[in-house]
Amino acid sequence: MTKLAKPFYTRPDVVQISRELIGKYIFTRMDGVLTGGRIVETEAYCGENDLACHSHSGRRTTRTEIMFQEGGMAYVYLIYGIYCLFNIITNVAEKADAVLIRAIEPTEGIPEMLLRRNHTQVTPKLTAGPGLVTLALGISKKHYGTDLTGDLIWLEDLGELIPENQIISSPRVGVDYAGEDALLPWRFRLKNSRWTSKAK
DNA sequence: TACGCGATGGCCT
DNA sequence: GGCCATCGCGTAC
Repeated sequence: MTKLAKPFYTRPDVVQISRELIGKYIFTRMDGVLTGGRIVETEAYCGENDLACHSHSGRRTTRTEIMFQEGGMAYVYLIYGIYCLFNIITNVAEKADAVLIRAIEPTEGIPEMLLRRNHTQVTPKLTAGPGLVTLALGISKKHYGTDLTGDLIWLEDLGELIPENQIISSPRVGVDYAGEDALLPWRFRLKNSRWTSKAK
């Protein structure tokens, strides 16, 4: 089986995990319908010493509570009153690290994803952006806390090896409020992929 | 192509 | 009450 298991998520280096997730696949099976694709863009958020992270310096609230649990679960939250963003909790309990999935290359269940996005053509607009990924995959706030080793939302390693020099790292999107931490190069993208988001 | 901006709700001060 | 880990539409060239 190629499904990523618990030990993948419970490692301590969220930046490394974020980089490794490029080239992995994410799948959902909502009401029996399989959809998914190859991950081409991620961002790492570290609970310790990262002002851009919702759970930084022990900020433990109703919203962030799940981040303090053991890695391998979903952190989904609402942004701008409209969009849900999907994050993967990593690390051991009490550490509160997470990886945001920002873009995927659609491979599975494309007709269903087109329906969910109200699109007729398959273009990067389908899944290039964190709010668009959740729409296409059918992920919403009710998936907060979902176990990613289960059969609703999961990740797979299909054996593709992405060379280190094919991964671009740069500052994260939309975190200017985080001061110096906004400069951390914790956004990872697959080089030459047309499926990544355009935002700087 | 490149912007400006409104939508919309929950979180946190 | 201000601020978001965003997106898509409109206007202007």
